[in-house]
Amino acid sequence: MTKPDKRKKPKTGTASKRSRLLPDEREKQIVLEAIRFFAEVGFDGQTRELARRLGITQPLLYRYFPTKQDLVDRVYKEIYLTRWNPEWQDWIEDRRQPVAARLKRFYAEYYPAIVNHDWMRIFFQAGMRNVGFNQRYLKLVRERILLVLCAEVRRELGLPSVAARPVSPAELELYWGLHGSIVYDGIRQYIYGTAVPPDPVAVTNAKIDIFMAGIKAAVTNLLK
Amino acid sequence: MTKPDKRKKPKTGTASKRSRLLPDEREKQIVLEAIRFFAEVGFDGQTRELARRLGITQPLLYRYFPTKQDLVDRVYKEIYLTRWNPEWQDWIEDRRQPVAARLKRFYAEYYPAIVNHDWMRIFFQAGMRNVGFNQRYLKLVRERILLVLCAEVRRELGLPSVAARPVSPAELELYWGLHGSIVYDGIRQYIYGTAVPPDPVAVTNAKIDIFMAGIKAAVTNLLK
DNA sequence: ATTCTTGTTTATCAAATGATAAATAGTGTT
DNA sequence: AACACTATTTATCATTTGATAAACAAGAAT
Repeated sequence: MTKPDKRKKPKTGTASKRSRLLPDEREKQIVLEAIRFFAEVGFDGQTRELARRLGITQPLLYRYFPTKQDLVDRVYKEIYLTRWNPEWQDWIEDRRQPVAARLKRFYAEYYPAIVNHDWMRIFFQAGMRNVGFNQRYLKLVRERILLVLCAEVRRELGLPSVAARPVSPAELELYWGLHGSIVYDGIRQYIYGTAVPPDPVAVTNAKIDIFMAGIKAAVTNLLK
Repeated sequence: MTKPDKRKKPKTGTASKRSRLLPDEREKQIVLEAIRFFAEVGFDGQTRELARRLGITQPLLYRYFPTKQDLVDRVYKEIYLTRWNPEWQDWIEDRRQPVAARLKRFYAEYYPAIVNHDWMRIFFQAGMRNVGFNQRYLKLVRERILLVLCAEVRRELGLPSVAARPVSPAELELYWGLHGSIVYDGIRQYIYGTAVPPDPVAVTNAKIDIFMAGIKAAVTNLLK
């Protein structure tokens, strides 16, 4: 194959300067690039390619993360911790405004938090593996948002309270339907690679209005 | 590591019998197992592991598929060709029954066609790569189902025809919302690994009813 | 029974890839 | 200016993994 001397390259070219960052800075830099990198190519992406994008050598990664898996775990953690606002639950429960308005407020902030390249793709990369990352996150959505929403909708529409008539799996499923109708945008964009919707906020609000128009009859039917 | 002689294993054990199938049979067998295998572990799954599951040796795969990529492409093709019923478009256009009933009929058949382990996971594995597989499939959904549906809904509700007032991206987006609210079930089940809904047909029908309850106002608003 | 065809296995390669040890060099301290 | 510390690179390993060539053997043809 005629590769006489691969070693001993004079390195008189560009990347000759060592940068020598503080460990905390370097680590953060690695994590941020790793998120982008793994989001793009998947967790099977090579450490050498990641290092190249960082402008460092591959063994340096192992100074900061003992194994590749440690780096992957760190990426999960970073994504998970950064993008959930605990106040969201309060917004859903804020009875000073109608449920539709609360939902619009919530999704106006939730949508950009998760409908973006890195979050969507890391989340689905996780799903293709067997880690419990997705389950943990969806548990948040279910318990902090959707179940709370069930109760608020029942109340606003004058239906039996969830204390009197517990939320059935089928009823909850309708709320997952609302959620899915909205986040499916992100899946189409960043997983399937289709064109983006023109005005996400307006479209999302319209979906919320459609949902609210039909939810009373649907829940009433389930409570019969 | 003390692995003195890895070769020359007597093979007096179980898998000693050569099966020798007809080429067509073997190829079909490989493709079917490859679908399950790649759906489960992703397209980075190893050919050796796939061969092991098939009970054949790894080089035999290369007798039937010159490269791994050829096998992967075949898996795409198989999944793509098998699971689309051309009659579906006719169902949506079948004016002998109301649109809601047509939708329920369609999704009763569409749902099980795609909400299953193999289809969902292959489809998302494809999405994590850069192949045009997903775009091609979504194009089918958009043109053969959703755009047709737009026109039928307009007609049934006495709104301006799509000829008079073309479907805007925002309007189409609402129909993607319906679609997403239904198939999101499959994503939660097979990508995120959460529990299955109790009665998919009933839940899907309820989602359709909710959608139909709100779509008129939403479209009217967009046409203003 | 012998021969022939070809489906299948055995043995093996080359490149890719996660990981490690030792050498190098940037930065602050004395 | 000499030294110490350590962030970074160089060199290298071991395993994994897609792929190939040659040997083997099941079943049909003679």
